[in-house]
Amino acid sequence: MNHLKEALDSLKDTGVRITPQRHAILEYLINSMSHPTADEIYKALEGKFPNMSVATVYNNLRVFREVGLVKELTYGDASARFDFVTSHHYHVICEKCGKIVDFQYPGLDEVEHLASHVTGFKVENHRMEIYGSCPECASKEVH
Amino acid sequence: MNHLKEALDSLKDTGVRITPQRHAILEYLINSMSHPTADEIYKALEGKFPNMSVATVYNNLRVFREVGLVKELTYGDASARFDFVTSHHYHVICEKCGKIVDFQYPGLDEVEHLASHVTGFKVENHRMEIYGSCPECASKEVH
DNA sequence: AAATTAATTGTAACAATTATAATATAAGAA
DNA sequence: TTCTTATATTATAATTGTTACAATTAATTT
Repeated sequence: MNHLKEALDSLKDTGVRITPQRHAILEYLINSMSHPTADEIYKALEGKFPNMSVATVYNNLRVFREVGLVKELTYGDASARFDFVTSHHYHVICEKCGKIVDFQYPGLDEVEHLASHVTGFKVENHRMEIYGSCPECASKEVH
Repeated sequence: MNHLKEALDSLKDTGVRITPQRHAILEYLINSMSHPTADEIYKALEGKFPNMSVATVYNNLRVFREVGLVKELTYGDASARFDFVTSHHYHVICEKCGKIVDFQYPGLDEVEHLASHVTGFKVENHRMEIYGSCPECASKEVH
């Protein structure tokens, strides 16, 4: 239940120091229901940490990713977005306003097996995203 | 069979002018079995077009994408790669050396329907990629 | 508490991409 | 064909997200 505590324990186990900045970034990621960019996190925390560098945000997001706490979602030239890893899920993304909604879809493991079999790759993981218009933007389209 | 001719016709139909640069970029994309970056295309053609600007490559790749001839594959901070659209396929990507292999996997349409149903989005398309190590890199790993 | 190791900061650098303005050119009309 | 005009190309500057770096600060070990 307490994701933050588990995350901090997980950091401690892997020998990653727990600093106030890391604590705050993790907390923000967990509480944020959105999927913030590095800059959004930076701006959200500048009240609490006026001297924090944007490099610290990036550095720590990379650390969290390497430890497996956080997933980085990249979309071409736009900023990467960061998602605290809880359960396995996919994302449905609005191409108009950028809203991201989580979406459960179990059992895409077979695709990994098939790909491995056909290509000879040692498959590690996959990504899938679904694009369209969210209800709000879709209704605005029809004018 | 003749993808280039079809592509040029398709450009003509949509009122896009056919310039020598556009011709060459399309030709390169079709003949290249890889999935080149904008810069790779630029460098590959600088023999034939010593004065071509890198902006021209980007501009035209965007035009081709808008017309639907070309698909842009984006991976975070790395360069985008461009794929001439023939049949619907996915990509298996080597995380070590960057090699991209095409992979057929029909019938992921149901995921769009389900996503639409669950989230209320008007779903347009999806992307999926599979990550791992290609046979060459995988064999190097075990030393 | 002192020593050691790692993290943070501020800034500069980077790389991919796009904007801009001047020049050149494709394609249809005369 | 030549003329015309809208569009494309070029060269360069600007932008943006991200990372590298060196100096400083802070967390853990001794």
